[in-house]
Amino acid sequence: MFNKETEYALRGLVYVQFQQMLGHKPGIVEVAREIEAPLFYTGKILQRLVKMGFLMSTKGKGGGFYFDTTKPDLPLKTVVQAIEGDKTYAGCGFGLKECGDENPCPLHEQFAPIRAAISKLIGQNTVQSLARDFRKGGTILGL
Amino acid sequence: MFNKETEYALRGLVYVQFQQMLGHKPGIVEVAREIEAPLFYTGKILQRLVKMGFLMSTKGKGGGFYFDTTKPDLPLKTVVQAIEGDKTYAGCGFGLKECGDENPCPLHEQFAPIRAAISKLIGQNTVQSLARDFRKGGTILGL
DNA sequence: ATATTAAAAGACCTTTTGGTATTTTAATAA
DNA sequence: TTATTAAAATACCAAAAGGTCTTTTAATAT
Repeated sequence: MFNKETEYALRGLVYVQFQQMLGHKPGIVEVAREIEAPLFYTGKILQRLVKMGFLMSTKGKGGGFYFDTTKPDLPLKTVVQAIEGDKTYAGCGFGLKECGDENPCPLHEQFAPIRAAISKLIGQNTVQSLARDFRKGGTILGL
Repeated sequence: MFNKETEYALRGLVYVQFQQMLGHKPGIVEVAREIEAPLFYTGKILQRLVKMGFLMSTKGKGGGFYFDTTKPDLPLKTVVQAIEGDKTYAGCGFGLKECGDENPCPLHEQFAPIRAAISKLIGQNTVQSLARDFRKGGTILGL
């Protein structure tokens, strides 16, 4: 569905949020281990998320990643859009730029509701809501 | 949604089928031009499709690409699967291999119907059915 | 036979994605 | 104030995706 970077980012964000709900501020090593993603790559991705303003961090002893709780909940769609754009839930099945309601490709009508469903799903679910679901148990996030 | 190679392949196959319905056997140059795809890359992809048995071809004068009409209609899913696998309509949104009905990731339940819809859509539509739709007009395929 | 046509084969090349490793900077505790 | 800790920055590296180009092979018309 999504590319690797997006997948690791989503898992990482939900993990950090979950830990934050437990009063913990995880670092790169912990996040990478828990979401089962490559260590250095996870670090790079978390740092990109910080630079994009989705996540906060502090260096040094006791450092790690956390969320600014004064900010509104973060929809998955915002993260996906920032990392890989909207090709997954917006592009034409045939890859035609001109494809649209006026100028439909042979699949346009049938793909429309699917694209809408994906868009809605990642637009409504947030890092925070998923972390809550995860907290209730019953779902996994790696390992 | 799909990667470039898959997109060009689907457009190319539908175009060839459409031309075949008109009694014409197009070559690489024509196909690439009409589906608006890079010439040499289109050639490479069509040749791969031939090697995979989805398409037929003849060399030399009057040569080009065509379908074996004795074969059953070709579902898009078969082509997609052969080129890029099933990651688009089968993988977990978080990229977890262990994710499933017994071991769901936080998005599993919500993504399940979407994956099913994509799978159904490309399983039911065939190169032939789309070419017929295209023939009736109202849809585009490039250009 | 041979010239022409067009696909097949295969050698490259570029960009993007995915990933690794090292050095630098900042925070904190002793 | 100096170790220590951990993120930031940065420099690489490998594989895959996307794309180009040339040579070879096969079909056909003359």
